[in-house]
Amino acid sequence: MYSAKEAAEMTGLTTATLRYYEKEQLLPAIERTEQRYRKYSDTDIEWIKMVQCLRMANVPIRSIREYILLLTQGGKTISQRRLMVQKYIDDLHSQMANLQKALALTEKKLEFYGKLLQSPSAQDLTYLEEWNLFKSKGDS
Amino acid sequence: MYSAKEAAEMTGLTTATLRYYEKEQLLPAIERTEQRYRKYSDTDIEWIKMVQCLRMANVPIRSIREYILLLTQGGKTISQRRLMVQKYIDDLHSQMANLQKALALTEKKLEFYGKLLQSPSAQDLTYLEEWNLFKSKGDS
DNA sequence: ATAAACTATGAAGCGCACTTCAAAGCAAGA
DNA sequence: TCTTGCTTTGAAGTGCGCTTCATAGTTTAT
Repeated sequence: MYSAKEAAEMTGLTTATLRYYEKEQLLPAIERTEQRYRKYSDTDIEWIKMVQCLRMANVPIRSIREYILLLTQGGKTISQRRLMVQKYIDDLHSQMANLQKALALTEKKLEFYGKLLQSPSAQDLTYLEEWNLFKSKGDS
Repeated sequence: MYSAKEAAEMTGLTTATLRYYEKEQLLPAIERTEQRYRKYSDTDIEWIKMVQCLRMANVPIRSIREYILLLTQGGKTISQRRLMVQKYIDDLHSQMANLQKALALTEKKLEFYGKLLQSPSAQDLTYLEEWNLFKSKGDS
């Protein structure tokens, strides 16, 4: 069993965030001491890490809550949850596609600057001239 | 030359967002008619799409502005910009890693539900039992 | 015993990225 | 001409995800 501070250290979140997540029902009810101090179990810590993983992938807090709500309602919601997870996988793939696109754009830019640096004459372009030059090199 | 509404339709943004982006200096100054109505050129539209692409990859508005500011300051800022772009590419890779991780987690969950659906007896697990069962199948 | 550190709570605050509103002017069709 | 719709502006509002604050109680070390 860990104190609030320990749990925070173990997960890299702050105690405030942990309290916030609990209030938002992203965590199961955390055990308390006689004096109402929170006691986080190893299972709690793992659960927190899962939530953290979802948050890092931009899953909204509301969605996480919904999912967990279904989870607490037992086996009858399995197919519903399965659907949610599938939907989310689709979303992740589309997010990845966005990143890929931006990555392609920025990498092209980077390469473009590399070339530009090698031709000192090109360094006095206005930003619109540069933009046009950039556009003319291979389209996205 | 396109009206505000046309530009909005072409980019999938709202006119309000276009005005907001302009105010935030993400767009070059948009031409105006005699009556101060905006006139978007094809180049403007493409520029907007680039901004949109960066936003879809979660590049903060402040960063886009900074980048564009450097852009307007000409060739002397090229190496600085090159650095920014490189830094951003790194960030994109790390975002992708986060998504991959969440994807792995959710896909594992999905597979798990697939199996669960085939054993009706397992459908009355409490959420903690399910969680423990899930954890015990291959670690992440 | 007392100070320093930790914890609790509810409420308020904050930064971001928009969105909506109010009041006004312009434009185009019936 | 009148009405409907588009555009303008600044300002205020919204939703999200925390973070900070004020106040108060608890634990620990000296």
